[in-house]
Amino acid sequence: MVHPVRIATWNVNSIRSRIDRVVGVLERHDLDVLLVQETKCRDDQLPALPLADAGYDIAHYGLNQWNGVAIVSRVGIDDVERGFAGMPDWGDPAAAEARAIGATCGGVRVWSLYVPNGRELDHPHYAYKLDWLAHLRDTAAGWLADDPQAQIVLAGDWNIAPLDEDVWSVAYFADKTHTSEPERAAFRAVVDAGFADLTRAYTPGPGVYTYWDYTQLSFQKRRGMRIDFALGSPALAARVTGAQIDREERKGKGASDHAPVLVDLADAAS
DNA sequence: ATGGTTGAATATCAA
Repeated sequence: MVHPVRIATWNVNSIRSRIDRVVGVLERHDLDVLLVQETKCRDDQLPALPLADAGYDIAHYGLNQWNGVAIVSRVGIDDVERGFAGMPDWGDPAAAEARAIGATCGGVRVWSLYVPNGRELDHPHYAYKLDWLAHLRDTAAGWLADDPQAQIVLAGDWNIAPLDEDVWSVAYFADKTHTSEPERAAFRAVVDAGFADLTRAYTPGPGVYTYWDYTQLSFQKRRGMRIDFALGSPALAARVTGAQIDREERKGKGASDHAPVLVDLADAAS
């Protein structure tokens, strides 16, 4: 079996408008697996051919122009799951959103996650966000209880800045989502369930971000947020040898507002 | 200036 040794997560903000940059990131970083968020399209709209030409398969979950998650892999994509057990619905009428897709790639169970934004602290979307995270924690804890040796990656756009140093201004976010204590507690609960942050130790802050708003020259002014993370089960975390944030990818015309986050793994014992 | 940018059902919503 070919094991992945380099996995990345990236909110691409439309895979159709950014497919050339997606292929560029796959090739530039020699990625084995790319976990994608915000594809913003249905399955039938997916630009799969450029990925196939580059040597990658894709599993996608997209229902409409919002959300959309995918797993791009050159080490196999098996046992694809769309949504996780207990994942809450949203909207009127309430329906599942395309915010989670899981698959086994080269012996690693990977999940591409797009956590609900929350919008405003008093918005129903904020309660939905906390509920979504609580159910993710419960379900993921169950996976680990079933198999403590499982190699699992939970990666994506968490829409949470876990520490004060993860935002460019604590004061600016004081009355906004992404830094509130309930959101941070929800993130910590996933960590406490056994899924360690694989990236921070190799990309120490302050001033290290993965997202910069398109408006107000945020990137140029270094006004960003660290909200994209890869978490891993104990057996997976033991394989990590490094991590990096591809800040260069945020530059230039046609960039996503998020940067790719990469994790390097030691080759697995076979 | 209650603004600024981007992308998607091109008309507004979402981020």
